[in-house]
Amino acid sequence: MTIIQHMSRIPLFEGLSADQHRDLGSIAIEKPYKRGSTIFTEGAPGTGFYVVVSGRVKIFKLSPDGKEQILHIFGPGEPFGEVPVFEGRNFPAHATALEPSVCLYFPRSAFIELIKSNPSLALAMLGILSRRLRAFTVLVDNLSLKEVPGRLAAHLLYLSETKDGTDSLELDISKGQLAALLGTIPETLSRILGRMVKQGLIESVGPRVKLLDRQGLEDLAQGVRRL
Amino acid sequence: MTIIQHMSRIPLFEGLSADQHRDLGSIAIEKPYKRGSTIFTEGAPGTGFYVVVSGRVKIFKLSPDGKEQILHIFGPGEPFGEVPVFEGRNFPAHATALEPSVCLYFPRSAFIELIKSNPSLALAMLGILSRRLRAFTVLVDNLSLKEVPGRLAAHLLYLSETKDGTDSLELDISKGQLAALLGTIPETLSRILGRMVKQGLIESVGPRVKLLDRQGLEDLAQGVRRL
DNA sequence: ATTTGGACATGACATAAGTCAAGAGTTTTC
DNA sequence: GAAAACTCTTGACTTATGTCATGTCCAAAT
Repeated sequence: MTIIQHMSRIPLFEGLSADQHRDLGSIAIEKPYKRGSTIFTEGAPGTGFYVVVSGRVKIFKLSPDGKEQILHIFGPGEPFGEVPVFEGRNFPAHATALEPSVCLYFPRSAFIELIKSNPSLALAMLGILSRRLRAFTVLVDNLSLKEVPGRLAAHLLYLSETKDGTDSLELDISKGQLAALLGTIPETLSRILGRMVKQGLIESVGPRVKLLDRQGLEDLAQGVRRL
Repeated sequence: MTIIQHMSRIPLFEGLSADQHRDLGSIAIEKPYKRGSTIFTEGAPGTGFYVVVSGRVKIFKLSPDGKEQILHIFGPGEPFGEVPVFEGRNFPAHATALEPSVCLYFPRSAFIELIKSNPSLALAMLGILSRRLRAFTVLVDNLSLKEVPGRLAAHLLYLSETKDGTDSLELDISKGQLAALLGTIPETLSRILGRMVKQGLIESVGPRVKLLDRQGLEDLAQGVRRL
């Protein structure tokens, strides 16, 4: 696929004309990443932003002793690393590829120009940042006001939703990474999965999970019930 | 002060002309709030956003059993409640006045129109949302990767920065609210303040705090040291 | 085929921080 | 000015979750 063909598949650019897609394509730079390779590092100056073309990318914070908190996982079509574009500072977190991935890189200045002459692009970007702010409120709520079983239950229900409501789902990241996403460590996640199984809330075989008691999971997610 | 005079004091509207300030002033609605009164509630449909004129406003999440996590505290000139404006859904959190406050309310549609014809306004808003995203990455980092003493140390150092580096500072919110901001409870905050005093890191009398060992506090904030 | 390494699970243990309860000190209210 | 209502502090106790160590299973590498 050519770079220009990618453009039309990026929701952020939906409101733009074919000409503008061409313009964007001409400023975009295609970058491949191996699994686990660094895309950018917290604190590095951000001179542009990225869009995932294929693969998946995680955005995360790191503690001095190496514990990781994943903030987002982005897939095809999703932009990331925009904060410094509009704020003119450094990246607030790290980004690495979860799988072999390809991204498009858009340098800051050309993109800002395009926004100035395209209200719909500006509004689309405002929509994206707003959705991301909402996602953060959920993350903070989970970390601060829920215990790990509640976070896990909420995540499982969320996964089920994205697969329009099936009870059989597959964890799409390793359990270690899931722990980092939920703000805990693999040992704790493992134990809690075990307890959920013992209580008949789920079945769990490797990465496959089957939801057996939706109501129970919802009660957990809302903090009404405890494991 | 007239509403139009307020406009020129709002950083978000800096790039606009006097005419545009007048236009904005004509769509803005002035709303007074008593201390502790609700401005909006999580889940309520958002049909516009607010700007603080005077006083202070907290944005927070609530757990089922009433524990509170403060996400932001906003003062004069700062906008809040914009997420639903650009995303078209409900407020993702609660907002109440920390003190007697006055806010301006801007209905969604008129504001969107203004953005469409004003790239500088769009960019200013993108800058604000980006800064807020950065603030959230810090909050998540604190909640997930730091212990309470580290969060408190970081907050004290931050307060000192905003008062350009003095060692003598005054907590500008009640200790109960500070606990909610740091993601803990008043009892824990109280104990940790006590330990910091005993270790000679700070002096603490009522709401007055004096930083005695900046390096020690920084080490705590970075997780290098423990209390 | 053997080895190496990673992912995951599980047990024993440590600890940060929450819960519950009581009391001191302030501020508000009538 | 007494009473009521808060706010904050402190102590005793509980608990969720992190730490450390060990073992298994499976996949990749040699």
